[in-house]
Amino acid sequence: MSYAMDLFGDKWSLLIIRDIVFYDKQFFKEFRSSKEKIASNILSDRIKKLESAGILVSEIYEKQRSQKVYSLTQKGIDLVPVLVEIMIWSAKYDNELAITPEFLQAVEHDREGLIAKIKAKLIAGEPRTE
Amino acid sequence: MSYAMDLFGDKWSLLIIRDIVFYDKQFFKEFRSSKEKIASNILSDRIKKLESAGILVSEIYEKQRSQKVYSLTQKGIDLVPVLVEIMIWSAKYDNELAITPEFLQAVEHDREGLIAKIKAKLIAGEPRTE
DNA sequence: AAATTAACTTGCAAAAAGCAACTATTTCGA
DNA sequence: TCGAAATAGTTGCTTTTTGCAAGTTAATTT
Repeated sequence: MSYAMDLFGDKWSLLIIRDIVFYDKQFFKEFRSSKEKIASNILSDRIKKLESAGILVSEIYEKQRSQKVYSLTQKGIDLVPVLVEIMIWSAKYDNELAITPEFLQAVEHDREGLIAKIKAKLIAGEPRTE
Repeated sequence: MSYAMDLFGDKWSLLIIRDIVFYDKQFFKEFRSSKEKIASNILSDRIKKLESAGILVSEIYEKQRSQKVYSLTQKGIDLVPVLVEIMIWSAKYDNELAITPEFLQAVEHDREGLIAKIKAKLIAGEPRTE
């Protein structure tokens, strides 16, 4: 488990992954705009570390070549169950968290199905459907 | 989710909780002796933070009043599913991790049952059975 | 009563985080 | 086509956190 902690055992790494998984984010500027206000040098550093850990990949965004599209590898996608459990725990103990009752109900009713559904959306490089 | 990250989003906090959950540890010196070699001031600090977050509680160990027994609150116990998912992920990607095949099989076969079993062992203040 | 053991605390050097400003590309618009 | 804007970083600097070694306090143990 200390392997896992070395790779994403810090405040920011999991938040970046959360942004990809739950908020559909793909771009540097999108990660910057999340409410936790990550500094650009830290974001840059974490992206680098997550990439070299094989959790994240980037590619140039052809429609706008000054940007990069970030997506999760399979190794990253396999973190979804971890995120889901953290969400469930947070839903129970964080009064600030605006988690949808639908999400909670979906988890309770069919955890595996929900995870499969979230994962399906995350196939690396797949363009976002909006 | 940033609530969760603020409380245990660092390398050491989850390792302490892991030690309690999976290695049955209860004492300061036991946490110190884990292979990751946490420094005593950091351990002290993390215990304090986890206690004020309501995840951990301590009580004086009556058999030896210079020691404290640490155990998880319900809030801490509810992190077990998170730990289990991290274990599963680590089992897949960390070649160093000596996870027992029994554990993996138990998770696959009956995840809820395994979690319930682990949780049952963790009732706060319950003395360790050895 | 002296020596041990446990749980911290303190002091200090090194590493990491956070902030603001800067740079290199790419694109967009006059 | 040239200048402005936007994006993904980098740089420099200060503050905070970590990590290590040694010290302290209180409870056993001998």
